Amino acid sequence: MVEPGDRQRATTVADVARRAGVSKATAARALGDYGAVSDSVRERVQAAAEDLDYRPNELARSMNTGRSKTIGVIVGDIENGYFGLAMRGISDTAKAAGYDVILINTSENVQTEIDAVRVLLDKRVDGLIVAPASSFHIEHLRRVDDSGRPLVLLDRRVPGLEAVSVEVDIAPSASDATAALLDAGHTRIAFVSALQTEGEGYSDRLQLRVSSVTDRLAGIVSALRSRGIEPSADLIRFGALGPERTRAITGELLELEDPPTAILASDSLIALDVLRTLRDRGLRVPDDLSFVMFDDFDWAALTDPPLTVVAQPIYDVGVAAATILLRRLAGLPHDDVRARLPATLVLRDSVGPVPVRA
Amino acid sequence: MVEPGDRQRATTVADVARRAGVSKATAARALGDYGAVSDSVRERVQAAAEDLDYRPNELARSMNTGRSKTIGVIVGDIENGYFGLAMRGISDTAKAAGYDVILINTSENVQTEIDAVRVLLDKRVDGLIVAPASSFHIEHLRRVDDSGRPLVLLDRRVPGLEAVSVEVDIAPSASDATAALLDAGHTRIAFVSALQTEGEGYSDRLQLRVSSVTDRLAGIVSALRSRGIEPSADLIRFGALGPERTRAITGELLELEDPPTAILASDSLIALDVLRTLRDRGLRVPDDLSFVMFDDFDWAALTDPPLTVVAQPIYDVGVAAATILLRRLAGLPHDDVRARLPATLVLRDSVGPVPVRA
DNA sequence: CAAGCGAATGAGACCGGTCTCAACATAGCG
DNA sequence: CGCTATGTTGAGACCGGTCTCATTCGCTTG
Repeated sequence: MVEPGDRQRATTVADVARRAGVSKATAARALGDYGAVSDSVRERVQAAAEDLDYRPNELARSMNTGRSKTIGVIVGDIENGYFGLAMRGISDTAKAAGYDVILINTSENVQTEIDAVRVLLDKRVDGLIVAPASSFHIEHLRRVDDSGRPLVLLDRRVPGLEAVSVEVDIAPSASDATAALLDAGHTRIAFVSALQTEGEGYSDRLQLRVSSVTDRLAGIVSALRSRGIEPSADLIRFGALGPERTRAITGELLELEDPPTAILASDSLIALDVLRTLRDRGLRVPDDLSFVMFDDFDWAALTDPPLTVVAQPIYDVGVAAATILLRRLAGLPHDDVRARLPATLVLRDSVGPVPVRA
Repeated sequence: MVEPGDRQRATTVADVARRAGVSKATAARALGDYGAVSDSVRERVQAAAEDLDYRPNELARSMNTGRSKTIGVIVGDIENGYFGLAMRGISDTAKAAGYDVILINTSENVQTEIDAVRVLLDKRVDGLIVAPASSFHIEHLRRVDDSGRPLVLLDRRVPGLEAVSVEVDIAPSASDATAALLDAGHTRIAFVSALQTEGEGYSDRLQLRVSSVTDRLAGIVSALRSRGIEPSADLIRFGALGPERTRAITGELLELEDPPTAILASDSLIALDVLRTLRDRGLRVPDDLSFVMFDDFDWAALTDPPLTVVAQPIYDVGVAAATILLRRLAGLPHDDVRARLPATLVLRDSVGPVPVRA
């Protein structure tokens, strides 16, 4: 049906109407399946549409329905399997409801995130799912609300913003992981995170930009304190932003006068670089150092040694976020303001007893 | 500037024009920065826009420019780190050029892919990047051409379709990997792929749906034949579509009368399940069985043992695909019809000598 | 000083759909 | 048979931008 000539201008309702010998309005009704159309006309129009290979222009449709059947997703890094999986959850859920997804990657950069929100709003997405890079810069998220479009926060909440958030309830598992280390006799327990902070040290007053990291830390600190151990500022490290920084930080930890005997890595990307650094220095896990990673992936069971991890149901987080957003778009009541999915500690072989000092 | 009341209707050029006391046309000129506008008017309009917090409706803009500044990407599985990285390459490149990306996941399902193409075309994306699930069903890809919008194939080419493809030149590395196994003395070399085929066996006449797998196989077969070894149909296996199937296939291979002494896994997802199956059966790599994986990821160097892999520059493939698409969108000449990036064999420790039969 | 030219501006068509409203036909009812 | 209720259709406004065209104005130039 497609002749070589007609690749230029797409056929429109008007074309179909003309061919079917009816008015534009009637053709639109027959095609859009709304209003009342007689059967004979409907068939005629549909045949004409078929002949002309008519496809509606969704842009035009969106423009006066006001809905684009598209949701925007803004994450820090799709390359990270964590967000990859979440994205899959969102995408599967959205597709099932007839929605498409526009994805924007911010590299955890606030300015990029601000631009991303603006662009998606301008593109008239129906709703937004955002893993906010910072709890402090939230004016742009307020804008989303002002625009009347629903916003769901992914993996992280933002205090002071009345938006629904879907998170992993990570603090209890972070406590469990820390407790496991404490049980094995460790007291010098380090935590390495990618988060950028004003300083790099730790204090009780520390305000973190990302709630999911705050929660990890809260869980760790509470477990430590329940055993009478004060968190040590030199063991809680931020700014592991890439391989180089992570390796440098790991090196610094190892060269402390009183180095840690166990390390908790805040995500899998960091874990990989920490482990590489340990291996390069000839340190073995868990003989020389115990290790726990946040996030579980298939490969975590196949490393040497298999890694003890805090497993997060991140696919389900994506599904939940999309589901809530879609419910709001459908005008249904959204029960929660803060959905939290449970994490679990998966014990494998990377935690061992404290090595005797040489 | 945002009053609680105005969340309903967004401000338009007409609003700005009224406030600035000029015509809609003039306001549009001042805002859109085209045509001729006097400085005084421009300032007045811009001030008005600022006051009203004006944001252009990209939908409306797209509708009569005909361009949406959006490209569509269709892949089999974003959850797979392979496509995750490619996506990142595409996304980074697109963003740098002011384009956004709509992502659709097909689960390697042809019908879903057909729908995806239709939806994206209807949404009036400016161009498409597709990793086609099948070389046989390509009418929907032809449609893209007919629509006048550029199409770039990612990772896979489609014979008979005159579209640009960006691929990894994988055959030579597949040969190298096979040669490495042959050098170690292996002759019973298995290949496990996720690809669905009519039968599950192998024959020379076999037509595969995905060129990147065809190429892997071609490289393997040519290396075998150069040593006078005929590929054995029972060692070349398809249909490893999920953990269960992969484990079943691996089990079947191991239970052959004359089982393989080496396995090549067509991608990292399969590799993980093969390795798990081996471990569950108490088989060690490389002592009991040698192993090579296509795709390299950070974790591949940290497994037990570190894996010998065929590393593919998949991020760069994404960048190249997006670059070519953007060039075509800009009306620039597109030199290649088929860009091919080199893969490399990375030797680690998962290949060893053939074990002596017990 | 009149003609000529370019810059600035406004009116309104247009993109491709949706949707309101009025016109008309037919059927049901008193 | 007249009147209204219901169903079907067409004309045209509208969404929010872009863009063409005609008009007006100021300035140069012969």
